[in-house]
Amino acid sequence: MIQKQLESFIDDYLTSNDFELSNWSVSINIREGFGDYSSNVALILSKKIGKNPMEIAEALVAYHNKNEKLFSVSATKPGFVNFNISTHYYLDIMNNILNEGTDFGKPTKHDRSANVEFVSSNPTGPLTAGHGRNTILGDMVSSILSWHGYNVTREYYYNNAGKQMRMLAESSYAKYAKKIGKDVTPPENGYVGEYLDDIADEIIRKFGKDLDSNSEQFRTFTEEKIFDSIKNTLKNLRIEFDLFSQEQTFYDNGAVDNVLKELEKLSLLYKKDGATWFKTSSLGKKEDRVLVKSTGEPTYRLPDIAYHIDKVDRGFDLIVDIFGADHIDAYPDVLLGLEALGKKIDHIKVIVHQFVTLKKDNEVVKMSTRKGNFITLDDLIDQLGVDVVRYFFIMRGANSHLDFDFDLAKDESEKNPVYYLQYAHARISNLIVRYNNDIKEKTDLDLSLLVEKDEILLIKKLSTFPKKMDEIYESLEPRKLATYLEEVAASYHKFYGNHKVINLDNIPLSYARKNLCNATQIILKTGLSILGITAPEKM
RNA sequence: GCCCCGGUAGCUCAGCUGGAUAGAGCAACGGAUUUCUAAUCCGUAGGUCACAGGUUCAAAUCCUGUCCGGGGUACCA
Repeated sequence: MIQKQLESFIDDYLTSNDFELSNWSVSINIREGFGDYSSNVALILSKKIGKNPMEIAEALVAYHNKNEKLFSVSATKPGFVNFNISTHYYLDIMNNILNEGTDFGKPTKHDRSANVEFVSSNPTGPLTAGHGRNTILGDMVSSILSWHGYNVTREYYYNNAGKQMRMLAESSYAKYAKKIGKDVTPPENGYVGEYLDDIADEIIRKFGKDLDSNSEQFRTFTEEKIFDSIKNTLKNLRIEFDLFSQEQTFYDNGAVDNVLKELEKLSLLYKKDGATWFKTSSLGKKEDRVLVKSTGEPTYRLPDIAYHIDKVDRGFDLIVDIFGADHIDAYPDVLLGLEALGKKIDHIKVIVHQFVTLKKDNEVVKMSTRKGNFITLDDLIDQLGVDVVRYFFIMRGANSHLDFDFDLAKDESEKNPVYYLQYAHARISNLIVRYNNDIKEKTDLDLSLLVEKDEILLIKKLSTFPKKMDEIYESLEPRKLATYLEEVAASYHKFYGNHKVINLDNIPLSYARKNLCNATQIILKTGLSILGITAPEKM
């Protein structure tokens, strides 16, 4: 990569003068006028050696070997060192894009494994708009890792054995009872959503009207139905999980008890008020936390520790947890637990996202599965389409709150930037068809014919794709990919608007431009596929 | 109580591992279509980057404090 070469140029200069300096950088310039790349090295060195930064910058210019044609060096005002990169370099990269296609920029390493846990919603109701963020984010993070050569396990962890599920069964029975004319008071704080009415109808159809209140069906059938609906929603969103794991497993195989035993051995547990406390205060936290309630029931931290031990033991190179803000307090305790038990945790990345706020009729609605007060993800897909929904949830950074105004959603969807990207792709598809129709004549590809400003800017934008993907891998922020693709599309639309590709009077130029379109299409297609969004041929 | 996030253009937000004139979309206004898809392009207008200190050659970006807004959490998960 060019940036590395610029860095080593500066490095050479520094070592040849016996200067030791580390915190300087070379960065790409977005604005015009200061070259393609710049470095602050002179500004930083000036302090250390007490020399005017401008002089140092000039010294670097002098140090540059004029036979080096790849880049030129110049110095400007306060003491920036600016680099101009030869267009040949960019044209070479464009050639690579054309040759490598959708593999362009992809790391060749394939020997790493990753586990991404997301959604992890208990089967108490359908997936709602509120779940959308976690769901989409997790899927895109998984794709980003896949692209970077990881063998990714998408994992959905849930609990179908706890109090909430008992509550669900009771609620399901209450609906059933009501339908068959029995007078049963629904459980306090039970589930009241309409989806349970449909399930009650099905239970009546399938099992008749004589079921007893503690009949198994109210738990198993209800859960099955809800899980079917969740899986169907995931399918609608083009998401496929590799593994569904259950909390219950870790009770059954003794892992939970084992955690307690081991922590006990380390003297990290104590009893108080009938509960078992985890001495997190001795591990650097302000307060201790309860692992087993006085009722004998564990808090969710405990099985979570057992579950994470299992994940660590499965030997992944990278473990990613996608959590909502409600876990912000708890996951550090889980990690502390792991660490205390001698497990490696530095390969666990936790992505915490803020919640989605739903607005309806200009009022904020607190979504609650229990109260049946929600808009489902399926509703959103019906209204907006999968592409828009997927894009929508990553348009904001994960740790910004996301306001969702349902009344405006449809309206906004028409202005959704996803169409801007897709339109660029469709435009290119159409153009290539036209080109093949209009121009039959063969000619050699001469990319150096591309000299217009719009062409060069587009090529430069395309060339940064691998670097951008590295950044996205480091941060695991799909939004950055979306932003980049919007820039590519904008750059393309501009080029398209100002220059005609098909020109029968200049076949070589037409051919070069058509190849620029091809290269752009490759980048758009690659990016969109990572985001799980379609790249349409026509719009 | 403890914790998290945010405050940047009229609106929604980028930029935040410090860099040279603070960006985009929407909305507003004015243009471009005999021409490869106008879901596009070009232009105009719009800003004390909440406030106050501090660190630095350099702060929207880092630190401290204040104010405002949103959210989470407690032996429910």
